[in-house]
Amino acid sequence: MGRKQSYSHSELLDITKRLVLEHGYDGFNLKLLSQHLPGARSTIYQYYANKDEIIAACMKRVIAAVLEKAAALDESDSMRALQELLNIYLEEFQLHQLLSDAYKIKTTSSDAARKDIEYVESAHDFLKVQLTRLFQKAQQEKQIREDIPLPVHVGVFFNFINTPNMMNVPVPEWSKMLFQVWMGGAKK
Amino acid sequence: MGRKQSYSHSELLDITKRLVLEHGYDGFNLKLLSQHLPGARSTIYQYYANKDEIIAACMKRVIAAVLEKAAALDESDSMRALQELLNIYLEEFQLHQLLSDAYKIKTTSSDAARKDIEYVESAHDFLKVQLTRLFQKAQQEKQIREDIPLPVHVGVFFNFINTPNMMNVPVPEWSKMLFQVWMGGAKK
Amino acid sequence: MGRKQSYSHSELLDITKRLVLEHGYDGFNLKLLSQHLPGARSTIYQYYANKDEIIAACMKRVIAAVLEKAAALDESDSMRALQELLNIYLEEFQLHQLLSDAYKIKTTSSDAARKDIEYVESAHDFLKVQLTRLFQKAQQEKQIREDIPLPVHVGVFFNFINTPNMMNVPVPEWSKMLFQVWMGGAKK
Amino acid sequence: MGRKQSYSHSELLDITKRLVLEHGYDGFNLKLLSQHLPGARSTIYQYYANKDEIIAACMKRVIAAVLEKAAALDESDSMRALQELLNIYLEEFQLHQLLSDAYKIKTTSSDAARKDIEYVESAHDFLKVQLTRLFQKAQQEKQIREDIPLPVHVGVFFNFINTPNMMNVPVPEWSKMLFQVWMGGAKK
DNA sequence: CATGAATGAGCCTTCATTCAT
DNA sequence: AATGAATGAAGGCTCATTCAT
Repeated sequence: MGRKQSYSHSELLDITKRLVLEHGYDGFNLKLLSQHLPGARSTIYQYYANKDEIIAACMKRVIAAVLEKAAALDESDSMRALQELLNIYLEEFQLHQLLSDAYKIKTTSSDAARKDIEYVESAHDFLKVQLTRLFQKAQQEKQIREDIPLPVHVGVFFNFINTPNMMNVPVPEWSKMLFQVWMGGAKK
Repeated sequence: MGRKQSYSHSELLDITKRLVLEHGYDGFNLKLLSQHLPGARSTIYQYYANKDEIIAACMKRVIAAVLEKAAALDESDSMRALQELLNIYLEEFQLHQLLSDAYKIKTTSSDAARKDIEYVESAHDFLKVQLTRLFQKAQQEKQIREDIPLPVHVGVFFNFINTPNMMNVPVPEWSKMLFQVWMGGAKK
Repeated sequence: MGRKQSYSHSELLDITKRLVLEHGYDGFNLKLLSQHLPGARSTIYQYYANKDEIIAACMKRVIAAVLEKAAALDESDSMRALQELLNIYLEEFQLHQLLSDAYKIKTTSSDAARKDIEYVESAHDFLKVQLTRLFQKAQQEKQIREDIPLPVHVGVFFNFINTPNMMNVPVPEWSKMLFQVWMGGAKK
Repeated sequence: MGRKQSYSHSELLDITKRLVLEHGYDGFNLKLLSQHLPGARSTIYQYYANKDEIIAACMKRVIAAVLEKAAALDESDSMRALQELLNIYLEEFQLHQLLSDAYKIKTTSSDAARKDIEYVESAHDFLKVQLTRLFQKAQQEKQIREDIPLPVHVGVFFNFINTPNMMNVPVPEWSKMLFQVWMGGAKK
């Protein structure tokens, strides 16, 4: 008795992502989540053991999607690869914001959360390493300035993702536009 | 008359700023704050009527400092002014992050908070208008690319502030470096 | 489904009534209430959203019971009706005292409380109007003194309810006794 | 240094009386009181050791004034004396309401409060005894009905004080009117 | 398994009272 | 004395989590 309405893990994480982005880690709570899902609040515990596991799973899923695409990248042409990477990142442009609270997740007492966060961190590392590798290659090929230290190149590029798309340009064009600005600078 | 205060408003706001940046609006709480100040939690209510007033006052103070410097700027040479503006912003590089939760502040029932937030908003507006003005001028003087829409120029510039200074370059040099990258781009 | 409730809304309101009468609006608090109920203080919030809603619901329930009886009254014989009305009031003799704090209830931010208090007020009005109607009729039928203004008649009658029943006479007899004194006066 | 503004005990008790009547024992607090007095909240402790002592002193003063007048009464003509007594009570018609919270006063830990409340109780007793004496005399002189038990006579009379003076008749007339109703009843 | 109820820990805020100037 | 600051003990309310049906 009792099986009435249900939803998939994926749906749960979709809502979670939206709500965490809207309210932040501390502002997100299970009452809020349950209001955006069918069924009772306590039912959520059938899916995840606690709040931290939900958020950890959410973070993992988001970065895993990015990672998958990034890992499949053809890196032979470094500049082209960077362009495509920017595109990949922009499709998940809230990545940074979402993951910025990863450190708040209480991983003691929850194995699942701990594993997910470890995955997030290693994925993060992978992305940084990949980016550094591409930049190094590009610098060796004299494609990008050498008077700028590599970490600065990486930081600037990574940060470009967050540029507010105030005119709501569609992602592919937005990606191209940002890449151009990033490459060519603002100067005439 | 009366006892002398254990700490100043300014000290309280300093700690608040640090903690709000660390924990966000929802993660910040008065127990936490009191743990970073001498004395009891309830003492804080001698300084501010409630949590929202504290955070509002904190936000106001931070943006007021930026506004003061920005308003004193000599705008005759637009590119030089932009360079200096970047410098001003970088000195308070967490500005964006700090103010991003301003909308969460409950201004009903707290006049002081409402006024502070109104100030924050008007200061924000001033900065946006100033930046737009400088970019417009620079574009008219053919100093910056015209194939990039003005709002994108503004957004990119504003976003540069958040570039992580991973090598901990001192602010003046960091400012110059970013300005160069912003102007000249990454390309060789 | 779910656990069964430890106590009913009705039980909660019974206790509330007693405690509000004993301690008044300000003296009544949820810790006190929970001490007279099984379970934890926070459980009460499963039943009502806040203190004001509890007291408002309590007031409503009490006056609703009085109103129901009063509305069912046969008013054709005005003096008889008044006698019965006194009886009805005496069965809920603490009505006045209980409702005297209605104005303290914070109705902003609590819709349920607002509605309940509105009901209480309209019920109050009904009772006043009914009483005035009966007195007017009685005066026209020359049953009661005309040298006394109507509002004074009403006030005196209404106030009779509060006469302390120090000898603990059972309500029906007490009601008759008071009615006689009210009608005939103290004089021999 | 420091002596700036002051006020008399009497002024303090005047305000206290008004505020206790307005807000009740639990709703009355020292912040409220200090807002209606010159000077700081803590200054009040120069006058009274704690909240309970203030309210106790207030209650004592009010009933003492009534007691003084009542004790000076010429009781030779019982009916006339009762008329005058009603007048005395009506001049302090909130007496009941004010004293109804006397039991809430925490007399442990405050000798002054304990003594004041003891005085209040003995004054209360004196008034009841006096009233009973007058009624007994009146009954013996066949001035008032003998079919009504003495305590009921007393209770009804005492309760007449609370009749709401909705038309704001001046006290002397109001007193006469009530006395008439009390004596003659409502009946034509 | 789904659910509504129960719960304790935690945060916000108020207030009587004390302290130090 | 008078005062402003400090404080701990409530009391209001929320929320993650557990329990019993």
